[in-house]
Amino acid sequence: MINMKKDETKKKITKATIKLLKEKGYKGTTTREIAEQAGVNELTVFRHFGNKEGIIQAIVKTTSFSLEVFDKSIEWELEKDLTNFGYLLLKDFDNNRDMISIALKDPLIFSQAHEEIIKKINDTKKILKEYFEEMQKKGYIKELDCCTQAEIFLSTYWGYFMYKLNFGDKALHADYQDMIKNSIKTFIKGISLH
Amino acid sequence: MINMKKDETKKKITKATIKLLKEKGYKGTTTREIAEQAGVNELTVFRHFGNKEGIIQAIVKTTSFSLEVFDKSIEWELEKDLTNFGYLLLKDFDNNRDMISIALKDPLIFSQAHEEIIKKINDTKKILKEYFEEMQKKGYIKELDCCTQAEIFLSTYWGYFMYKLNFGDKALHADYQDMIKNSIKTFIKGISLH
DNA sequence: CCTAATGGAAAGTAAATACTTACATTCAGG
DNA sequence: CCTGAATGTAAGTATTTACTTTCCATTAGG
Repeated sequence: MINMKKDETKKKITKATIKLLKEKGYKGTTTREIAEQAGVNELTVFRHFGNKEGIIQAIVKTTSFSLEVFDKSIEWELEKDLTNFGYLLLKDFDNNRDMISIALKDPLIFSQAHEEIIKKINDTKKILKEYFEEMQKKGYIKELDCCTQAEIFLSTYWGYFMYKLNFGDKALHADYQDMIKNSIKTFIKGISLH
Repeated sequence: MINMKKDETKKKITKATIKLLKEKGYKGTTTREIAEQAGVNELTVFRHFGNKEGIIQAIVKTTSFSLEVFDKSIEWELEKDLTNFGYLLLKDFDNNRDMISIALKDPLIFSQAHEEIIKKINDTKKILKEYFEEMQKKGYIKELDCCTQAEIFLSTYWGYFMYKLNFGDKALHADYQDMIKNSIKTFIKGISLH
């Protein structure tokens, strides 16, 4: 039961930092603001993390880019699989929304996270591409450029996510269920055999 | 023929500023760096723009969010129209890529540009939605939620653009022609009657 | 060649900001 | 009630950075 208060304080500080980083970026966020937002003394921030850089190190460390397991739930039914994939994708984006927002704002400072995002995109693309190729072999979908098609699928979901991330509800109004349902329906009909 | 040198210098400075803003954001970009990047003395920057804020005012002023005329080129042929629309959209995004990148990095500082982008998105969405509704009336496409469908279309292109903007060629490999061609083909088949 | 417009060099100012030091206070657990 | 861990207060330091001032150099056009 020791150090409980310490951990709470640390969390308050990292949480406040994340909020401010998303709004103003690294350079635009001062340690004083962080302390105010967290409701602690500025000195407390330095006591816990050493320096400003230390806060972001802590944030990066606790952020893991989970690669959701799509592979294992494949049923080789286009609608089921793609719907599942869409849900997992959006959920995954959303789980990492803070880090994505921060890393895209300050790619030089959060270069590691930035690289991880790119890697993640390519991994996901590969999975989807191979799924399309397999479905093509099985004769379930028509002849098409699987790689480009995977990129188009990803773009749609990334675009939806980025709209929401940057503009809240001011740009798009469809909720994510409608978005998934409709996009999958159109997409499936688009790549089906007849 | 007067003031020619002055204008050249101003352009060098705004150009350098744009480059740095895209990389580091407003707070992360110092006037000294701007001067270095522009190849002029730091003082020259202040002579021309008064203060740092003045540079971004100048940048914002010269940036116009053109709303490309899609309306007038409609031919009520799905493939032709959507391909045209896709090209115009990506061209438009690309024309404004600097301002988009900057405004998304510093939405608080470039709030006006940020608002304009949102407005632009909604305008574009409306045009596309009404096009779908009209095509539906004409019986060229099937019954569907035109608004959501417009958002999906926009999301795809926005996503592609944002991938390229943030990750260059490290994420997606399809060039924009392939992307447009394939996405339109799939999309059209998806929303067509049979 | 003269002049006015433009840009540069160097030094400096004032404010903001990351970070420190010394000391006082709170507060939970034994 | 005592103790020690955790936090707060207050004052200060060093550096960065936007911006200024003064003086000097270049250059293009008449």
